[in-house]
Amino acid sequence: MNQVKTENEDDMQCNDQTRSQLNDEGNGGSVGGVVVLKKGPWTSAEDAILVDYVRKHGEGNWNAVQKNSGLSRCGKSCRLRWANHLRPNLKKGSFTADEEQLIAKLHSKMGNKWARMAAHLPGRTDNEIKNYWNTRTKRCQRAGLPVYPKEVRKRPFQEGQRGQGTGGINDGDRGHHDFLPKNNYEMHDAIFDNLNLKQNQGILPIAIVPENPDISANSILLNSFDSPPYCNSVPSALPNHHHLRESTMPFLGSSGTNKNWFYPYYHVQDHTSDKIVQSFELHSPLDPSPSSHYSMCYLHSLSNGNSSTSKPTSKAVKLELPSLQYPETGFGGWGTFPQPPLNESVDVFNQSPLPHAALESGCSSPHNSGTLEALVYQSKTFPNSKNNSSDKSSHSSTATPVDRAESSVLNMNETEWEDYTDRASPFGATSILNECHAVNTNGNSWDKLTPAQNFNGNNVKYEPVDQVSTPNSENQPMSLLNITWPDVLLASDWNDQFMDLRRT
DNA sequence: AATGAACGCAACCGCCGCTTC
DNA sequence: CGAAGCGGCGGTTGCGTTCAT
Repeated sequence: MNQVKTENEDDMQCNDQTRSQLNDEGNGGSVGGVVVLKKGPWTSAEDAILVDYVRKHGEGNWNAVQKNSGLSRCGKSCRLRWANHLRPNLKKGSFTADEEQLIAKLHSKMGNKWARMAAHLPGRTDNEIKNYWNTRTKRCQRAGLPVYPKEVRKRPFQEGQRGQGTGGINDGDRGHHDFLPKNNYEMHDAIFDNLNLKQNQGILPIAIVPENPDISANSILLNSFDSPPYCNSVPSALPNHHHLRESTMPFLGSSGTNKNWFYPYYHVQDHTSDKIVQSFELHSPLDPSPSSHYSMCYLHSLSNGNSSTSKPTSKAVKLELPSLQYPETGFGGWGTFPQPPLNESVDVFNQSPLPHAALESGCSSPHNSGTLEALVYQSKTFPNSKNNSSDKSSHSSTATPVDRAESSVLNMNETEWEDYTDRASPFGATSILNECHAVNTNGNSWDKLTPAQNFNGNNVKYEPVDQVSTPNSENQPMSLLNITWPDVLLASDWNDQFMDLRRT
């Protein structure tokens, strides 16, 4: 209903051009006194206006931007621009090996839930992750490499064999199963590279670790999950969805003053990891001189001379002008985290809880998710895939408070996966999650990971190999694997292959 | 050097859910 | 309670750049 209307409005708003002052590109202006909203790449001037506006009024109320700032962009466009390019502390540049690992792992559990995944990758946007994954998927597909590392790929199968249906918090609801839109070939896509792991071994220590031991893992998870992608782990009591929105602009609410400039995320980081804080040079909203930061960002964008879109640098680290980010300096900190041994990194995937129940139970077909589960499902070509419809709907995007628990932990080792599993997940990930949970209970590798473990020491904790890897994971019968995961055959030397692929 | 394919990325589109009136 | 508005999310598209032939 209004949806249509709204959309129409959006369409109208997003149509065309703008107002005068933006005419520097020749596409701004008004027609018949009606402001025509501009579309297409943003110019530095527009970025500056938007940044200035947000600095003054805070985030949110995006539709007001056009009204109050003279920026002829629809609210959505402004929000997107801000979120993806202009907001402070965006991490630009190529994904690190750790991030790639994390993404793969997250994807194996979440499917194409980019925003959620972004919540685990501070400084990264859902769009960025989405693009990355799609690109990798395509690349791997072309190269005939598995999308997921074998450890991850194995998981579902093994677990599926043992215990599906177990924990069934939502057995019937399992499935977020957003399938990759393609065929099982996609199963082979993967994004990992253990070689890189060797180098970077780290697991992205993005986890939000509460200093306060009293905080339960669940609460932590919940809180962090509520956080928007770039506001991870914002401690908040806000419930659910509301919380989400609030968290995005925690400081804004009060007034839209300059204080709002910085994201809570940083604060969180602050108590999460000193390193992180330092590396980011987080500015608190109370920063007496927020302007300094702002200036930096602003200049950065302007320095571009052009909108971000105009300038791909194509190097390892890309400094997107519009982004206002300083990847090298600001985020070098990521690399500073303690790096787990290679094995650890690898094993992390062993832990990854993969959706197996769905496979076994066939309760739903992971049609749209793209998750490993879905892929497996697809590859197996379940005859009863029709069951999905119902399941599918159930998973749809309704995020429950519970599922919010998903986000939060950024470190790879985490139990976080466990949490994913045992909590209702919006996309029916529950299935996956549940499965995993079940696995844990079964005494598999993961169960060893307890929230306490993760959060102990208030910092990212890397799981020792023994904790991480499940006995089964390594010992899995290959025959089964071969059957279930044909790509395994392809990926025996997946790492090497993928590395080559990356390098090419 | 020219050309086409692949890549990478930004932006748009449409739908959905939540909030407000 | 329903309509309208708003913001968020995931999918898709368009385009500039890079790479291979």
